Amino acid sequence: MSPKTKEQFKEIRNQSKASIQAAALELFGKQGYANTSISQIAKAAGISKGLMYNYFESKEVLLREILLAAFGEGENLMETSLLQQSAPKEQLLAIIEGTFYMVRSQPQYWKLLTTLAFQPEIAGEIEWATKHKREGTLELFKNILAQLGVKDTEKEAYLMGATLDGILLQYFFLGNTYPLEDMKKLYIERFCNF
Amino acid sequence: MSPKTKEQFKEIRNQSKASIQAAALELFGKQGYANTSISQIAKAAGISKGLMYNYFESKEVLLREILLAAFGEGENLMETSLLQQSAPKEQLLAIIEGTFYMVRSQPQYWKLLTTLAFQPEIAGEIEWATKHKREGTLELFKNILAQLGVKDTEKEAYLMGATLDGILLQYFFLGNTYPLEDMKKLYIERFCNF
DNA sequence: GTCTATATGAGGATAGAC
DNA sequence: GTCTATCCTCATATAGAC
Repeated sequence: MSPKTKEQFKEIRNQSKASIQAAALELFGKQGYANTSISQIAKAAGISKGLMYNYFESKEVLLREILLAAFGEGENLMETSLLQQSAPKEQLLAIIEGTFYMVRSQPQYWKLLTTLAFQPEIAGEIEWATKHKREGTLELFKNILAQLGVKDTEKEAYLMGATLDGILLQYFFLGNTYPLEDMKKLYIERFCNF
Repeated sequence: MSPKTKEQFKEIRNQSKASIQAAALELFGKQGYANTSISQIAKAAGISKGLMYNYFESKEVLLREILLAAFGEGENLMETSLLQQSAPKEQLLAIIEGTFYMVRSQPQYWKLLTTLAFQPEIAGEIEWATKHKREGTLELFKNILAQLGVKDTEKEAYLMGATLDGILLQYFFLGNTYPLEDMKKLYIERFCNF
């Protein structure tokens, strides 16, 4: 027998978890959470249905862990790119570029989060998170806009947020035929002309 | 026995159908389609579960009939308000006012359509409709913008559509605390300044 | 750690009495 | 037209062998 250390076991376990999460993320994003069965996930991950429950105690927990990972990545990326800028206009640009980058590079996460936000039955799971994120971005916008001398920061922040969301949703629906890069430019041109 | 005419029967039947549809619309909008059971609908409509199937042969058909009604109303409203205008700018304003009005006056329909659009499992049902509507509005925008002398009508139409959608989604998420009327004004001010 | 087989429950849909 | 009782499918979750 080849004796294995605790670390090695842990490593194997983590890899298995990761591959299940990856498969689930893909399927959740494509078909939605409710319409994706454990069987499908297990099949996609190349394991048996029962084994799933050695790694995640329920489908809901699986979802939560995927979401936590997604949020973590997002927060990280945003914070680091924000810290590199101090001038308000550059901060604003950093937020925008960061958002577009995130959506482009991790479309599955983005799709999953979006579909979930519109599924009231699941919303409870991620309500705190989306709400927190939404309000956080809005506050950030308001803050920066105030520094840039904008008068009605509340409404202006809403408008900027609305357009940003709208563009990303169009990308969501239209896929790669959508001129995302051009729209980013147009957005910056139209909303960041300070 | 009180003899009833065919018309009277039909009338009773239509009223029953309507009350079921109303209950279902309410619940679908609040909880989502997948997470609303036939039992719940029947209870809300004050009838038994089994009776549902005398009026709608399946849950899916029930959904479809609700959607068809919603689309019909929407199309109607939009077309009549469009026909009253001929100048491009007034047409543009009519579309915008019409959209806001529709969302304000029939929030349940709007919520249902929105949640469904983001549920891949159901999307097939209404894909044709949403796609058609989406493209139609976009074409309309492009057309009007061209008449108004805008250069890149494609991107501009996307931007206008994105912002409009985004505002309505914020309303969707924030509810009555959201300053919808003010945002409408701001939107018109910012995008219809021709 | 991994599998197969099974328990359990929910929800859509049907049958048949009234 | 309306109800109650029942069927059936499917998906989550568990048990137990290997």
